[in-house]
Amino acid sequence: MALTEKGIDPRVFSGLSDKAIFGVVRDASPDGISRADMARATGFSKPTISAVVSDFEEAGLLRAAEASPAGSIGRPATKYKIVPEAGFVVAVDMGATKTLLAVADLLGNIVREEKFSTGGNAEEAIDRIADRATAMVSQMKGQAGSVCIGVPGVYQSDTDRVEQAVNLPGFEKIAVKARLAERLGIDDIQIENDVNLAAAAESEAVGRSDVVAISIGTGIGLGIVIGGNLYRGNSGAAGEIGSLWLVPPQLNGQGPTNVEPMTVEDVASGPSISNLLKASIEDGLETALDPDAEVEAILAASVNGDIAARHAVGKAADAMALAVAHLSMIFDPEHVVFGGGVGKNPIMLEAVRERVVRLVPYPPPMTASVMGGRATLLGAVSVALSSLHEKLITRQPQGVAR
Amino acid sequence: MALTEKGIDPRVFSGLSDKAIFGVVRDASPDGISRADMARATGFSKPTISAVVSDFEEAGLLRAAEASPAGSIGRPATKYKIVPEAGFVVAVDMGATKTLLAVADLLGNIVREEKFSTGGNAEEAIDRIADRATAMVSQMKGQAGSVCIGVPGVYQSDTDRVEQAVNLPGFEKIAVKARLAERLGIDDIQIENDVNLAAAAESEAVGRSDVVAISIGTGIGLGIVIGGNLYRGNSGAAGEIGSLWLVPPQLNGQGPTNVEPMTVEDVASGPSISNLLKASIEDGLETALDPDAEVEAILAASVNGDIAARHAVGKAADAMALAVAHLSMIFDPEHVVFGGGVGKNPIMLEAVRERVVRLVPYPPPMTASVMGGRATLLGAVSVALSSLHEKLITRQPQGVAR
DNA sequence: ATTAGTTAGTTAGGATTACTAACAAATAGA
DNA sequence: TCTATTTGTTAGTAATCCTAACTAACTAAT
Repeated sequence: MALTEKGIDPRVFSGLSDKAIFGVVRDASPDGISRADMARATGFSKPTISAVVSDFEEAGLLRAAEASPAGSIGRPATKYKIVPEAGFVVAVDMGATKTLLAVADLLGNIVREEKFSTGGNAEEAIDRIADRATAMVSQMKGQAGSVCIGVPGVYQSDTDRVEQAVNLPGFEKIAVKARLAERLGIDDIQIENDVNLAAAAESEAVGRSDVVAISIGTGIGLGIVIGGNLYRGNSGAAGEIGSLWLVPPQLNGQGPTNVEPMTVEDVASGPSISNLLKASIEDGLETALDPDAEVEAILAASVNGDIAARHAVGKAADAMALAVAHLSMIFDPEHVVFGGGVGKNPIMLEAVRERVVRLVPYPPPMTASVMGGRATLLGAVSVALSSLHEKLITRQPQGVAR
Repeated sequence: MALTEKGIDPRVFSGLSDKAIFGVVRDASPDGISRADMARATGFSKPTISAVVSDFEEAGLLRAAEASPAGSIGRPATKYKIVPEAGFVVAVDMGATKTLLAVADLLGNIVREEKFSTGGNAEEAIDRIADRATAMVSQMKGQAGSVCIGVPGVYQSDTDRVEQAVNLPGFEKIAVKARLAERLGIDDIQIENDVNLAAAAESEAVGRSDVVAISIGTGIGLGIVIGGNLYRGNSGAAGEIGSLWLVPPQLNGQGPTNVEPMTVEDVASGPSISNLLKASIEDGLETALDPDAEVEAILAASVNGDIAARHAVGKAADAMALAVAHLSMIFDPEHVVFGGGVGKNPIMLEAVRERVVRLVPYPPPMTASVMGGRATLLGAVSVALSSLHEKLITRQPQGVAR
């Protein structure tokens, strides 16, 4: 129950007002917000608000907006806004094949963006990110930086390694954060699973605090937001929805023994759908499709009467629906968002939705991601931003040297 | 972002020190704790501690222990303890057939306990609880009371109704809290699902903050504790593990159509195991058991070579293992506790554990409940206690009338 | 027995935070 | 111009919790 480290002032409160006040300014309309309104929104008194705002103004975090035509009765308010260029963040979505890199200002506006191929192995990929980011960072003049990187694996902070990144060989051998910190000259670096970041972004987008985001693409991933915070599980391995068993391995020697064990990912991922189509064609089902057709084409054909396609998509949707059903029964989320190349496809979504409602008494609302493949990047911006806000708002203990 | 209601002092801080200090006293050894140790544990300065402790002493919440032989060097400390009789709580575990009712003191020691049959319908049952509790409460002289009731259903606070309590007819028609509040003359009443309370108790017992508790008895339930707090899900329906599909209903008309849909509860609950045994015997499997044997006898026989019993238990364990596997892959809990008549049986636990390790790469630690059917009651004590502590510690705004 | 060392707890004074009450400023509308 | 209304400031005060320096009570070594 130790509130503080030895010797540090334990006034937990200190800075709470700053946080609350900055918070309402951040969430206010782009026009800004008057101090009187801040007082009403936070409950702090007007003198307190004025004092804090003037400190923020001195620190360059807030600025008064140009006087706008009054219109309403009473003394016209001076509205304050966040100064966008007072700080910046670097956000990265490191995919298996391509990497997105963005620089955003204090308001979260993306001011620079790049896209490049991720490169063969993890070491090269990290170094390339460091190089590009350094170039961008050197052009910025903000007060401080914060970096968040989405990776296709599980980051273990104790060892500073990314594990289970099957598509990026060598990732488990690099001290990711240390390496980046050194090259970027920035300490505040957060590394997070890509689907988790997507979930964070989706949660903000739908304005709910208990949200799961399912990504269906090359693989299947699940990000969980509980009470507005990312839930990572005990060992960072929560959300392994792709590993759920559709056909569990034989456990006791009973029952038919000639059935292969099968997981959700074996059936519902992008590549699996392609394979299912090939198998259906080999089984003699009718189709107008090439056996090597793109997943998108298969999905489209499935609603246009193509028998083999319908069979393949049906199997995948069955599996996903079962996974979503189990997830709902265990978790009871407010909202389920589907993302990834396959997941956000409306045909897939509708096929899954239609099945889920038959499996769960109270199915959650299910929607497709509206972020067009940028959910992870936007999540990274958001995570880095909160960290930067925190940092900018925190006052250095002044006066006494320690 | 409104911190407070209009007009209320927004000093969120107020009382934070009280909370922290009371907390370390509560968690201290039964001998008590000195003010110097409190200062070290909380980080507050000695004068602050002294002031708060003397307020608590005046309020009758803390008392100095008799001076103990010094032993160590330096001025001997005055140790302070919580005054157990300064307050009390009522905890209830309302089961389908029997109800446990306990009164506990400020330290959580159960000072009175009763057990009686729950009674035919919910209305009678609630009234009986109210009567018994009133009798007990009238004998107590503590400062304030807090009540927590575990119910075999889902409590919806907005409607003040308990839903899905299949074993207690009429429950969905009573305004539970209102009715109890009126009869008991106590406002602070919390109603919570029984398995959730058990999970809270188990989480405290194993000292972990991400814990799931599975109860296997007449039905199957799951309580989830995340970050030390109960997780109820969006509509209070999280943890419906018994409804997970083993054999989902046919979704698209493909595949064999003569298979009945089946859930975990259809196979792994106590009654289901009995049914499985009967079915095995009808199928001609050898057994030394009566077809109406108790579940406990079936479990015992299953490890003594009884073929029909082994078959029945194996099927149940397969189902539970799959449920736990899915749970682990989605949730990644620190610990899984098994309770309930069937769940806490070591034979069942071992059968499940053995299967789970073959289904999940990183299986969570699984243990049997050590609370012997009192997990829900203890969870209720704990929940009511936190509420009472909170209430006792909160200082009334003094001076100005409002 | 005296003294030094150690730990517990108190007293006095001060810093910080944020309040209330009263007032000043700036506007719309009568 | 005057009034109502809203914004923002000034002055004084209350609450919380700190540091520094003290007193208190003990053990252990001389």
